[in-house]
Amino acid sequence: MPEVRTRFAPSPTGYLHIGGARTALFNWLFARHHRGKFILRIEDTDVARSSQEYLAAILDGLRWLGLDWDEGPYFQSQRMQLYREHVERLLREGKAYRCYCTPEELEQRRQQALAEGRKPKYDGRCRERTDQPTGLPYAIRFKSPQEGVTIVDDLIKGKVAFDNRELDDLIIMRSDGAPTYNFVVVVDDALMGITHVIRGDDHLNNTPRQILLYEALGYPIPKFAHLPLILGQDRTRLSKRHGATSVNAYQQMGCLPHALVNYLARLGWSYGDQEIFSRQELIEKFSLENVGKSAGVFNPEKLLWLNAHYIREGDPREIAQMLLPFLRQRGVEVECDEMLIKVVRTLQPRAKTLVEMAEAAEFYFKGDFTYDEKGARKFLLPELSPFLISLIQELRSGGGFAQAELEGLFRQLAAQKGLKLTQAAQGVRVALTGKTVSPGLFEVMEILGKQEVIKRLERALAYIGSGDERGG
RNA sequence: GGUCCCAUCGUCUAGUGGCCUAGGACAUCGGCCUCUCACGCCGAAAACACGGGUUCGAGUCCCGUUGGGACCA
Repeated sequence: MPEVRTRFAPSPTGYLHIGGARTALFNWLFARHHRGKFILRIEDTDVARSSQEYLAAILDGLRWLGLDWDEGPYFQSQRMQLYREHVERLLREGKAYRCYCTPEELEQRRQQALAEGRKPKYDGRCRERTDQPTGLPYAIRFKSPQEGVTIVDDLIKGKVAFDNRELDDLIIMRSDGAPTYNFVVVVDDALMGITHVIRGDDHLNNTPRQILLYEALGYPIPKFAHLPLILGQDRTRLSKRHGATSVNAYQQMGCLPHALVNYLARLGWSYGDQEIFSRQELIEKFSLENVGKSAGVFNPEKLLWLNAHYIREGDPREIAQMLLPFLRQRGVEVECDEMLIKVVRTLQPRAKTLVEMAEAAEFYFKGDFTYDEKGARKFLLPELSPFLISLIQELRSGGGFAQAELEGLFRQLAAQKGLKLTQAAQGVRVALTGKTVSPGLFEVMEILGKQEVIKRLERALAYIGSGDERGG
């Protein structure tokens, strides 16, 4: 069996979006599964809408997701000579012809056909034309067969038949010399030796035309696999108005790359009841046979669940490393040291995104927070003061600072001062973290260290005292 | 409008004629655990679009209807 070669061919006219990322992923998985090659090609012929910024974003997105390519990126804008040669070859072989109809004429005839209830396809007027007017602009059309059927034997959709009469003579080169999409794709895929064209099913209708072009050019026809589209919540094609749809946006929201990969893999593909897949498992288990036929709705909540899963189960050191930029964004400049790793451990089961984790981690590093208003009102009460005073005393006198010891101390002191453990714990929680919600109190204390804990307890004590004065 | 694709819980899906009293997951709701919040565990509600066939038997095969989507304009 010849080597499998797949490709991803984005246009740099926008960021890498979810749908594109999944197409790239499936191509990548298929290539890796078959130990073949994954090729990147940039379809940048639309110069007006293409930009370097988008190109960089797409490459970054692919790298972030870990979808490495074996060849490329190739740029269509640098391959114009190739396309021209192929056009000329078809012309020479009588498989294409010059069409002198102007866009205005074409539009007029189209309207007329519509008005008369006929199909608005090209009428083949220049098809058999023998004269070659000089000085007139012309487009080049492919001489498409006018009868018969073209069958697309799709790996996902099965055999799909198209009546050749529905296909009119496709323009392969515009009058300004620009080759058109369907033609360029065929030339590139053929020349790059692509064996499996895996793309969105919005291209299924283009496929018969492309097959005809492969045949005319004498190139082998690749296998096709048309993936069902990804839809937004309203079941229309996923687009910007559905909110965050770029890979980049999910990165900024604190998504882990593998969470997105896992989610995207399961959107349209399945392997029994399994939901969680490592990268290696994905490569081993992926096959086009298990790709479904129907479009799927993008569900950010399930992605979030997977993200939480991978945050929870991930190696704390790696999570800490990934967390750094998010902390920095909040003005927390720290190293990926042992303390940060401990901090991460306490937050792993509590954060769905790295953004959330950074937010929740802030109190560890900044002791000058303002207390949560409701929390302070409810828990930083005068009744707590005796408990805090005793606690500080005990800590100063050099008692153990291990979690189990701290818990014992809390229970003992709370009972002594007539407080419920919950009241004492919540009060200290607000004192230490500023909030009513946090990781386990004793692990927080252990990480902060005795000095810092005492400092924050004294601050809370002062706060309660000042409240007393204010209160009269 | 023409062509093409698609159709199982709200969502992602398992299901390839009898294993289906339709399974799993997210989300939702209830309970347990508990220093708070999570995590975890247990449980509940929730689907084969409709109508005809084929067959001893259909979620599964065929046809139609309806609905959704894509492409071409």
